[in-house]
Amino acid sequence: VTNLRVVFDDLVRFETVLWGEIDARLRRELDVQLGSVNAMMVIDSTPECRVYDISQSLAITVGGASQAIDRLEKAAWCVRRANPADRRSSILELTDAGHALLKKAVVVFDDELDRMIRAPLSASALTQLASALHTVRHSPTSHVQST
Amino acid sequence: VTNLRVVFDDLVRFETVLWGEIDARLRRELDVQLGSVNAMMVIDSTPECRVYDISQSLAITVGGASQAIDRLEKAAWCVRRANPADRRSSILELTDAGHALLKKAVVVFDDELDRMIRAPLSASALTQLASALHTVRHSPTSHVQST
DNA sequence: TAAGATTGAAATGTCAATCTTA
DNA sequence: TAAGATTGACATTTCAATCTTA
Repeated sequence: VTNLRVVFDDLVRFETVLWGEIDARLRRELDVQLGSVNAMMVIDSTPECRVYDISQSLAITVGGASQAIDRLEKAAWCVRRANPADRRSSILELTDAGHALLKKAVVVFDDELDRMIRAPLSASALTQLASALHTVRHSPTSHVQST
Repeated sequence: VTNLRVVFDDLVRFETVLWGEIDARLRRELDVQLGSVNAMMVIDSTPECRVYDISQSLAITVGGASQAIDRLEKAAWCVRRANPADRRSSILELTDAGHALLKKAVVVFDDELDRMIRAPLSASALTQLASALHTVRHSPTSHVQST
């Protein structure tokens, strides 16, 4: 019988270590943090990306997402452009410097994922891990909305 | 071929949601946060538990662990006792109130794990998830010590 | 010298209140 | 009224400096 407390422990601690190692290498080599890279990846892959979209993709609050975008703008990696379709929000766009940084960052990111996730697992174990994580993440029990 | 970025995303976001839901229920029903419960579980299951042991088990820094224990002591759920074997450190012990709270908290904790992890998965998928998480967490690549 | 621990400053997230526009 | 976003106050963590004891 599977001990769920052990699963929780391995899940949380591995996430902490994984995040920490990728973050440390990004800071050391490119002077950028993983949170910023994550946000830039969302902006880069989301058409007409708003602050709200960042918060949903990263599972953080809208307030936290707004502050994260503040940091990106201060570093000149992204800009808020007026949204012609809805004047309450802005459309987020990466600057040239942001695109250039992201291009280098994803190389480090992918390399670390390969080292920390792919390398230790067999091909089938990786497939099963991916499948199970996708299932629990998108399970209805994870999406209870409080109106 | 498995997309590691999707695996990373599902891993990190599910961990965030899972932590958030358990934490919210613990605060609502027992007025305690998940970080405190986690620390108390370590104290309860570690003989002669020191602050250093907390930091290792929870994958946080020693400074962070020290402050977490400060909060437990302030709430009167744990005490630092003199360590006869080494006067640099203390031995952490749960108080009666701490034991009583922990007993209630693990019921909520286990119930949430069942709902969020066990319920959405088949028995074999859960076994495979547990196995893969254990492998990546204890892989040598996750344990590179910087001297 | 090194190990265990503590402390204060800085970073990052949540929460609640508020503002603007739909 | 509700939705998108911003802001300030607060909480928790990391990092570095420091203290005490091995």
